[in-house]
Amino acid sequence: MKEKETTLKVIAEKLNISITTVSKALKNYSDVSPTTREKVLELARELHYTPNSFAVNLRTKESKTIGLIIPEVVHHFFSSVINGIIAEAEKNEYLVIILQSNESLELEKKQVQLLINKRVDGIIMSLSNESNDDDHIREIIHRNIPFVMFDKISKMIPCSKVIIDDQKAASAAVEHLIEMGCKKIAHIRGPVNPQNAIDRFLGYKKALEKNNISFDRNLVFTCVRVSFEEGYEFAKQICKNHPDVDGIFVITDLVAVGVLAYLNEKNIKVPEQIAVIGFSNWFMSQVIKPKLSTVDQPSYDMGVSAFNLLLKEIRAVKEDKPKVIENLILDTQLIIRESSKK
Amino acid sequence: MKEKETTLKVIAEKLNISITTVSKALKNYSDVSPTTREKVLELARELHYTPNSFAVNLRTKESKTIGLIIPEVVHHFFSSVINGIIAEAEKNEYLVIILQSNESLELEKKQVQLLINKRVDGIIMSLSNESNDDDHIREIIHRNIPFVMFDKISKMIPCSKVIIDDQKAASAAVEHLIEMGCKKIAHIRGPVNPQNAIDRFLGYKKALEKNNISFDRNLVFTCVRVSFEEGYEFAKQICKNHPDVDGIFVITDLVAVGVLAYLNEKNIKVPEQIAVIGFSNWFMSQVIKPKLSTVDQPSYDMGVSAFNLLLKEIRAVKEDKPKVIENLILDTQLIIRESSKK
DNA sequence: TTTAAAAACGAAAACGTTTTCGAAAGCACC
DNA sequence: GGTGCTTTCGAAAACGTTTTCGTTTTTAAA
Repeated sequence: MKEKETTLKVIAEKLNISITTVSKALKNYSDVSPTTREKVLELARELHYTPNSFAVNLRTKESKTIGLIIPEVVHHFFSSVINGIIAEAEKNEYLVIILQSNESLELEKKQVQLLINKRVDGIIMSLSNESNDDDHIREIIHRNIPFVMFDKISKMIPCSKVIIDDQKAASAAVEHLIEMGCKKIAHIRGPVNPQNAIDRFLGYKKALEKNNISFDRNLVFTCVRVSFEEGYEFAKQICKNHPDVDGIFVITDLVAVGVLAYLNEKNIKVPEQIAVIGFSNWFMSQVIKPKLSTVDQPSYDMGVSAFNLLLKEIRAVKEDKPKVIENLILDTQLIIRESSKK
Repeated sequence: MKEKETTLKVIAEKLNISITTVSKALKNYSDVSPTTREKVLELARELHYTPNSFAVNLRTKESKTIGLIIPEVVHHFFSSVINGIIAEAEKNEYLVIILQSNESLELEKKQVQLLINKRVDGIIMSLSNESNDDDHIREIIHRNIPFVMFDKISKMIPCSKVIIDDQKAASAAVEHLIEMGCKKIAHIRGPVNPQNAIDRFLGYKKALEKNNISFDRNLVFTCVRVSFEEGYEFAKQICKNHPDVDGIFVITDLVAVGVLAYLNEKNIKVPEQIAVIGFSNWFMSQVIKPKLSTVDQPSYDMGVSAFNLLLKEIRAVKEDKPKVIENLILDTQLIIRESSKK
């Protein structure tokens, strides 16, 4: 014995008016008299009418839903971005479907396809580390689906982007180490493909050059999984093979914490013997010993900005206007804590 | 000059057959000949046909989408659960819309309404700390929407749930402290409403009773925001007002890390002078000094289980079967690290 | 060749909404 | 009572799919 769903039709029948009029009354059209409007509104309230979103979607060809693809959810930076996106989306009456690529290109392609099939109104995305092939992204563009990338982007794709100036931020971090007196600085970098790993590496290199420190490719270590364990391992290698290294710039805090773990274990004084600086300002950076210097990325704001760019595009597409490509570069902030303050 | 969307109709017209046949061919109905089926499939591939999900939703009355409401995304435990839910959902061809209540009852109500209006196929939820009023939840049940709660549940609501045995786990944690020789154990508990804060408190009390340690309500401190800062602050109070406390059981690792921060600052030896144990096994617990003992919650598995319970219900509702309420209690694991090992 | 059964196809309704466009009704004005 | 407006209403098409059920065509059996 299930009760009947309230639709425009049942309201219309109960009031002996047409579906059209009911619809118009609910949407405040001007061509319905105040009295009938009132009657409709009242009955709708009484019967707990809520428009069937499936039908609305079909009719209006939009779902007020966007898709978000990120490498992983369990990650301080990304979950903060999610936070920003969800909050801003909700303000604008959009909902967010989240998918993870788990840093796998194959999965990423599948997720894109899922979202396209779902006909979301737009897609926000941060590339996986494996991504070097663009076909799936190009399909998004080709289908004219509003699309914004953030953080891990591809420069090849013509779309709006929200990023930080990784190169500049990395330079600043390394220059800070130099100012603190470091003469031989190692770099634990991210994987080969991601643009921001490349940029941070370039920033590192540039800072060295600017300060007349010769670049030594043996002092660059490349993460694959970007993990705590890799940090620990590379720290060990650095200490063994390059005992005169006195500073390390690390791709991200998680890895830097691994570095600190090894150094602590071996009773190597940080920052006195080796100064360390990370990237991203994970929460844990301020609670470990020594407190980790890092670069703060405005993750929440990145989410907010990404959504707003997307919204702009959604509106442009709807009105058949040419889409405007915008590149937003948000400011970072050097956060100096114990691990680098000599 | 926009190209026309590929629909069943355009395929039908190009092949001079009916829409019906095209639809059937694509869905492997038996009453379409192999030759026409082949022709349809080929053309569909060629034109990149993807069914219009809006229309499918409307027709089938389901969206293959579920909603998830949690207190916050930027949280190790919850993001792990999200991870499990998304992964399991995807395996079963469901997508997940995520909303945050930000620990606000008012927002939580709004989110529930959003999901109901969106007509998601089911809802998974963990209550906010403010939640003590059930009307919005009851509406979900009343509308017969498949619904599963996890972690922060309400015992009053008749629905499937995935939880851990908080009381037992808390007892085990406190008994561990007692075994390590603690005689006077404080408890920093969670907010008043959440069932699991209550249960952990009861577990604490029970462990004391069992070991003939008298319960002292002055040794119980109640978090409001469940933050690092509160941990720091309560640790200070404990040291000032109860210098003979030699063990602290803390509602969750984040707060415990705050406790450790204060103790470290004051050079109070952990675990020698005060042993500390947290709850939830956040990642940071294993990287701070001293490494924090804690209780591991199977967060990913909770997500997986929650989704599977929901799926069961979705299927039951679809087949008009009576829904079965299932309570899943997952195992926890005491993880003993430096902060409690005397 | 007829007949019955099986295979292949299609018309049409339905899902619930939005929106266009025309019609009806009410009104004022001469 | 005719004319022209304004206000109010509703028929109907459209969005694209799924599915029921009836019709046609083919095949096999008699």
